This record gives sequence, structure tokens and C-alpha cells, in this order.
Amino acid sequence: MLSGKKTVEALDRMEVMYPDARGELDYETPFQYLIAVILSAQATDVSVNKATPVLFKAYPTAEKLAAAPLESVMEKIKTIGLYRTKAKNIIKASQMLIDDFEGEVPKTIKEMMKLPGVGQKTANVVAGDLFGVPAIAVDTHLDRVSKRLRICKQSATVTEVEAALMKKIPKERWIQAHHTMILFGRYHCTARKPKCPDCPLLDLCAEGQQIMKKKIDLTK
DNA sequence: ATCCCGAGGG
DNA sequence: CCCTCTGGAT
Repeated sequence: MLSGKKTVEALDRMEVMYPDARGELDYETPFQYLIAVILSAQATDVSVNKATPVLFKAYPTAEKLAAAPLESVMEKIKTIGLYRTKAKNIIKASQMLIDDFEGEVPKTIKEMMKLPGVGQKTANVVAGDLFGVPAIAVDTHLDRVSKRLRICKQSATVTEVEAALMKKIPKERWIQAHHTMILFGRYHCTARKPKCPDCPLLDLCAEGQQIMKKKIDLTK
């Protein structure tokens, strides 16, 4: 298992690679950010950014989206995928914002998770980015990167990955670490063809060294 | 554990 | 063709 000290060292090097990492979803209001993050589940932010301008032009506020016809919303977000579930979720979530949260995005992770389509990961992202609530949202990239670096064990659940990261990374760095690790995972430590030969973290990475060995063995 | 689910990359 | 994408609900 990678120590806390080496985990921070790994994070430092990732921040050199991605100095100004931040979310890449487009939005204009807190409400729109919440919706965009809900829509980004199992989808690329590129595909979300392609659909949301049309959606937010028609339904820019919780009031508008809460009253929107299901068919119309489905059609506008169809290209994102998982569109039936997501259309229902964002309409219902908008209705709940009006009915239960005075039309505002709730300020706590616990309250946000009452909204349909909002789980631990989405709530962490939104609370962190909108309200500065210290949190580390573990998505597919953080999960993969953490396991390859052995920051946590291979079998760790999302909650366990989150706990390991929170333990090993200073609290004031949690939110930035999330964005940095996303970009590192998205563009460098990719799921399929990770750029291990060109990785500044290779000496810290158990998986990377294993992958490199296999390549050498294959060429042999 | 399984379903949802289109777009893009390899 | 197959895999992956800032997951969540059942």
C-alpha cells in the first residue's frame, strides 16, 4: 500500500502535470451545475456540454424544468445516454428543489443525496465546487488511479477509496486533488492504454511497473 | 448483481 | 467489433 507521504508526492507530481485542473462542465448557475453533474454520470463531459445548451435554453431554471414535459427533456438529452432515467431524475429533482429546498441547491451533501440521480459522488462534486465543502468525489478515474497507485486495495469499494484518499491527503487539498486526479486519469492514466512509459509517477506506481514488465515480456 | 444507454476511441 | 465515459437505483 502506498504511504501517505508517497501519496502526497504522487499528487504533487500530478499537479505539476495539470496545474489549473478544474471541472470541464459548462453552466451558468448553481442549479445548472447540479443538473449538468447529474447528467454526467457514465457520460463524457464533452457529450454533456453538447446537450446542455439546448436543455438550458428551453429550461434555464428549476421552475421551468420542474414543469417540463418528459418527452421534451428526453429528446434534448438523448445523445448523452441513459436518457430515460436521467430525464425523469432531473425533472423530479427540480420539483423537489421547489417543494423542499426553497428553489435553491441544498448546501449539504446529506440533503443533496435526497435528490433523485444524486448519489455520493455527484453530491461530493457539487458541494465541493459550489460551496467549498471539503470532499473527495470518487468517480471512475479516481477509482482507477487510486488502485493502480495502491493508495487503496484493489477490492476497495467507492467509500473505501474515498476514505483512503481522505486519510492520506490533507483536507485543504481534497477539492483540488479531485480535479487533478480526474485529468490525470482522463488524459494520462487512461483505462485502456495508460501512458506508463511516459509517466512521471512510474517509480511510485505498482501497477505501472507491472504493466511495463508485461510489455517487455511480450516483446521478448 | 444488474440495468440503464448513446457517442466516441481504439 | 469491444470498451469506456466525473453513477445511481433497484
